[in-house]
Amino acid sequence: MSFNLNIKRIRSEVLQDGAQLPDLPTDTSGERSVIGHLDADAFFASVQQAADPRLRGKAMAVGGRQRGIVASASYEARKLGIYTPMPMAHALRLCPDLIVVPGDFARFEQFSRLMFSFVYDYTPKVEICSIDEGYFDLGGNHEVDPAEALAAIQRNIAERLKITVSQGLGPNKIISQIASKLRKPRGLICVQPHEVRGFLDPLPLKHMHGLGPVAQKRLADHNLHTFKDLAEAGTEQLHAAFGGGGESWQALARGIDPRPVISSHGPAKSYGHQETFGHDSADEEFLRNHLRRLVDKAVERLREDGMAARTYHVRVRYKDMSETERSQSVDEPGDLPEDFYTLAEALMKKAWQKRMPLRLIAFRLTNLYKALPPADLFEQPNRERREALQNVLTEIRARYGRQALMRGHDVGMEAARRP
DNA sequence: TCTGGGGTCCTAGGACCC
DNA sequence: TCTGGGGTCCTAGGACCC
Repeated sequence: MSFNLNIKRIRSEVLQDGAQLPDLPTDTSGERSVIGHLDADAFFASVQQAADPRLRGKAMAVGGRQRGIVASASYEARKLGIYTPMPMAHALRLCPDLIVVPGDFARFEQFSRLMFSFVYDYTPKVEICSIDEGYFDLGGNHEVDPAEALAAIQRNIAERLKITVSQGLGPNKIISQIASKLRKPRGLICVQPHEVRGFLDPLPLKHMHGLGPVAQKRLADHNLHTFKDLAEAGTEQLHAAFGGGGESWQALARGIDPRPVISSHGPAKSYGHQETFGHDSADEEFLRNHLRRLVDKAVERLREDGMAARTYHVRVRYKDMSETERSQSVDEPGDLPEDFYTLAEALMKKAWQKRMPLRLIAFRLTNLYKALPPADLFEQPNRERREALQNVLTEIRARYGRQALMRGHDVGMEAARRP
């Protein structure tokens, strides 16, 4: 069987470790724990190159031309020093011949779905984290060895979609995620359980998903620079660095990660849009019109998903990049643009404290509910109304008897009880 | 002619209720 | 008159991710 050979070959490129392979570990259910992580290479740029052959092999970037940033740069552009999220103006100064194309999100989503379809060939347990990234659990698939599955996924995506991906394979999420990002593009790194500490220990903590620049700085101030430092830190040092807690970060640094792959994507928790203007503006008419457009877009998606929202947020960004956000909740969830126009405009005035021109306005809806009319009058989000209803119910019953007014579930019960 | 647009999660204080 | 603790919601801000 080619299992060991294959893993060894792939691994030898990466870890220069010819040690004998042990069996993969088992979890409590007796299944192997084998998690893959797939991460597309320069996804937006690659999709545009795949869709338009004229862009292939060229230094190109996806993004807005004027006040935008580089959302994705082709590997040819990266060689010239173009990276995400560099201001596009900067990129064009650096490379005047850079081809800039706008994003096409319908196309990106289509490629994304196709890309993950090649993963579903091997397991139904796929956790899609973003348009170009996801985990998958191969523990239940005994038909094919995991490393071969990853190689096949990579091959199929390259052949059929003309884009490339990098992947990592390991006993848990943290390992596979880091492994997939370590050797881009077209990387494929497999980490065996006994290799975990050797793999993680030398890595700087910037590879830890969730520890951004602020956290890294604080950890560095406490002499924590690498996974090994964090893995071996004493309780005192750990608590000092994290301001209490930190144990779960330490576990991750040791390669211990119990998080399962969660297939089903929960419902969206918010819908929002923002827009940077072509030029800074303090023109109220202009700002109001833009705000209404953002409301329209957010509400449109809200309604498409059959949701309604109780809380709305308006954020303004000034020409000096400072920001203020204000939010407010209403009693009744709304799902019409008119529910939010006036409220959003009032909130914008509240947020716009400094009378300084704005470069951006953002609008977001949160606190989401199913837009269906409440099946039960009493399931109102508005507590006062709920109480008022209950009081009326109680009073009517007191006056005319319990059966005078019944709730739906009571009616069923009464009917069942009748001879 | 510096710094996008889409999100999630966490913290923390105050209000309010039990 | 003084003294609680727990829980939840609201709002503001910030870190972080792709």
